Amino acid sequence: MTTPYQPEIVEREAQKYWEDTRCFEVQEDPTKEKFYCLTMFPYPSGKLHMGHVRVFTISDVLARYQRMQGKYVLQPMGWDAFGMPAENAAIQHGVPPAQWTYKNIDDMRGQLKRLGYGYDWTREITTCRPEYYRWEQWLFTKMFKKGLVYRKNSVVNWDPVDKTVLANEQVIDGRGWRSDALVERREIPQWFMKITAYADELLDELDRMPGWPDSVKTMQRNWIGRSEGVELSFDVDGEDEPLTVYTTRPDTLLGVTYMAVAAEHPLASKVAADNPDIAAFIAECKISDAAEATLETMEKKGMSLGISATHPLTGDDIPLWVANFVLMSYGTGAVMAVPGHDARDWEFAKQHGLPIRQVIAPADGSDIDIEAAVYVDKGVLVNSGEFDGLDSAAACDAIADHFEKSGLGKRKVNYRLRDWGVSRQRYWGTPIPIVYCDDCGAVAVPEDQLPVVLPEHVEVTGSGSPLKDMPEFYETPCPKCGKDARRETDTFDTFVESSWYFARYACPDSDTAMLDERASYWTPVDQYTGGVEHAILHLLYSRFFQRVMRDEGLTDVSEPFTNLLTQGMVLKDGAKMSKAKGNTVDPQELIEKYGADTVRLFMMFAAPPEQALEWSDDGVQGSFRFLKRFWTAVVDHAAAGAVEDFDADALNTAQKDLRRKTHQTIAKISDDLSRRHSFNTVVAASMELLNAINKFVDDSAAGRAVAREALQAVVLMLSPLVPHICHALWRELGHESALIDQPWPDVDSSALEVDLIELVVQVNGKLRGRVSIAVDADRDAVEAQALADENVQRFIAGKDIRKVIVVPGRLVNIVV
RNA sequence: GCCGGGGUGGCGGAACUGGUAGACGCGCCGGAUUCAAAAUCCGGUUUCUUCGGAAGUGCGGGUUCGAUUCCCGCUCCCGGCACCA
Repeated sequence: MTTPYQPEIVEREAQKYWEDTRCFEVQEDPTKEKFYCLTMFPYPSGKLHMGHVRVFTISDVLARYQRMQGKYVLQPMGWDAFGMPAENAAIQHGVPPAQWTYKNIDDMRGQLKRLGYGYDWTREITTCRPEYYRWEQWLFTKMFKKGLVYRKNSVVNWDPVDKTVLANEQVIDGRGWRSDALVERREIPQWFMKITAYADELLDELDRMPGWPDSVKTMQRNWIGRSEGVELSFDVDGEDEPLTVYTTRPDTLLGVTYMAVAAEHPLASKVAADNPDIAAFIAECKISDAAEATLETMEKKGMSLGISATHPLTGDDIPLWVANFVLMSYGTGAVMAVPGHDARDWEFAKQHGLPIRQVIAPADGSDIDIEAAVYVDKGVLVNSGEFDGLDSAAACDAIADHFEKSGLGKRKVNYRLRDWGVSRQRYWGTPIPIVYCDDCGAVAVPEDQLPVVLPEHVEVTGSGSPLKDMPEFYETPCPKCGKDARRETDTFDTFVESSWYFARYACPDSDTAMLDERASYWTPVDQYTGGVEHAILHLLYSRFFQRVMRDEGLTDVSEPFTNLLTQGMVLKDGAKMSKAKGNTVDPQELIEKYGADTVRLFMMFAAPPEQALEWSDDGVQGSFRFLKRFWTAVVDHAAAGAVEDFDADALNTAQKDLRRKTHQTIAKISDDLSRRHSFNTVVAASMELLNAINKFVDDSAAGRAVAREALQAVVLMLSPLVPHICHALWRELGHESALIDQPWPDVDSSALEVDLIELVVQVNGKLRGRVSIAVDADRDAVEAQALADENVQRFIAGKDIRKVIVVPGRLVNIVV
């Protein structure tokens, strides 16, 4: 009777070994090739959810695999500890956010340890600690001095009942989540970081990042949205200031039949002053949340302002409208409308009976009816006076030249990317290190007065930040003149903390600098893993911050993450698992029932890493069953005694077949882990090999030796996925040294050799037979044997053979 | 609305560079073991079929000797859209 698989014992022992030997703690060692393996650090919400287990397991598999490849692996862990849920919990349960957060961190750290991840815990980072955030306050003051941060007005969601700013998430169908009041857009002064100053670099470098998925690079390119166009001015009747618009299609300029400005535009306000209808419309436009998705899907509405602009080429009167789809925060807050050649303008024109003018004709000379359908493609200019007959590209140039000469317009490169608004009207975040003085204005807190510490003992009520009610926090002398002044009470967007933590892991204890020389050893991150939902914001902000740190002289590295793996989400009932939706599955119960290895194995087996994984409780059982079979196979084999070496040339066919399967599997799994990151097929291939071992019954000395080689390969190859059971089974196989220090197994290419291969024979692309043929047979021999096949004969009898296609090593297709 | 991704048996998925569709697992069915159950082990499992085959990878077209794979059009689902993290 062999020892049954008891995960709780096996896992406790393995984890104790790793902890006692401190085998995941690393220091800089220039003689070793480093590998920095990182996963997006979690928000300490209270409990791990399946999404965490998935991403941490993927990262741990990659880290352990690289270690077996001989790399010196750093895998750290920490906490993205500031954020809204802590404030919500405080409102609900009266617990201060700090207390709630620290408790959650302790709980989750315990859960992570129970899952057996190979972290260097000596480097743990907690972003809500002053030792951490003082350095982002420091960097902010450096950016302030360089002019990389500035203050301007921008739009927030205003809850008029709770008198507080709401996150987009807190707005449900246009209403405040607690008050149920209609949310308004309101402008307040906020701090911005000039990410647009790096727009070109952030864009261009994407072309030199082969380690990132194309989909993420494409999303970032589109997000940055570089466009080349022309900025032009239209004179407005009765106004001194002309109205400036930006267009990427100057070739359609002669097709402008109206213009539209945003509700917040000064021209609209001016008209509204003595036109109550317009005033009412503008007020109505403000009742909406600030999310772009809301604004873009809103019903397009507009009103004529009753004033006109003058077309800069024709001198025609162009009526001016105010419209809810024009955004003050984009470009100039005004657009020229070309209903003939822009879909949105076309619809708006139809709706309001505005004229539609065709100025572009298809290049192939075909006719179109501009009243029946919009034409957005490029083509040849018509109805455009002196520009008639030019193609779109030439016309864009000619019109741009015309305006640059006359001084009424100029070529301009525009970005969709906007500067990063970092101010939050919240308590639980990093204080923005600014003091407002009546005489000196906004003054950065000097370095020797950092950090500005966030008070942790507070009462959170839900209406406004408690900092605003704490004179002991905000009352402070001006750092410049010493006069009574007022500290900024807004805090940073929590994306600020996550934009540089990856570098800080290299030197988490440095209290004299944001980064020190240790960062030059460990950064950049070699392998970064995290959810696709971060494809744009977090990853773009981090790329930006890395460059700001570089330009501050803290590092030579420009790109923070060399290779990126974006894992799909774990969905439940077709929706993303999130604390906000409350549809989480608790991994804890599963670990208690089956052990960490079963949970890890199932997460890797259930779907390829990049795809969404719809959670299902079925199937975990199957992973547990496999581990039990695996355990029994190894333990039974070991119990039968030691084995001797085998002579590879003296093996019988069955023994050679098992060896071939073993080495084919090593080759496949090596490729799956290193190149393809295809963990589900790693598991499948391991299962296949174990099935083959179990079917192979051979008690001869050579047979047992071949079986042992196969079992040992499975133990080694599965160890990144299920490290605890493999740690125990490695000992079971009689090894003195620990599995964690073993190298990855090698493929013995001589074991892969075969004499005969099976070829598929098709007739007209349909499978009709199989032939077994010598591996080195020439084309004629292959063709002859394929044609001779009995079943193939039935399908080609009496027909002319038009063509025979031979794909070496794969198939023969006979076309009749 | 815009950007990115996805759709293959009852289910999760495999098929890597255009070449055997359904590996591996779950579930289900049958059998062994058991007083019985759990656990375990063995076999079967895309659909239809006149048992020769035929059809089949979201839908409609196209390219090719050959398409899950490439191209065009559509549809549904998921993610992101700048204050969830």
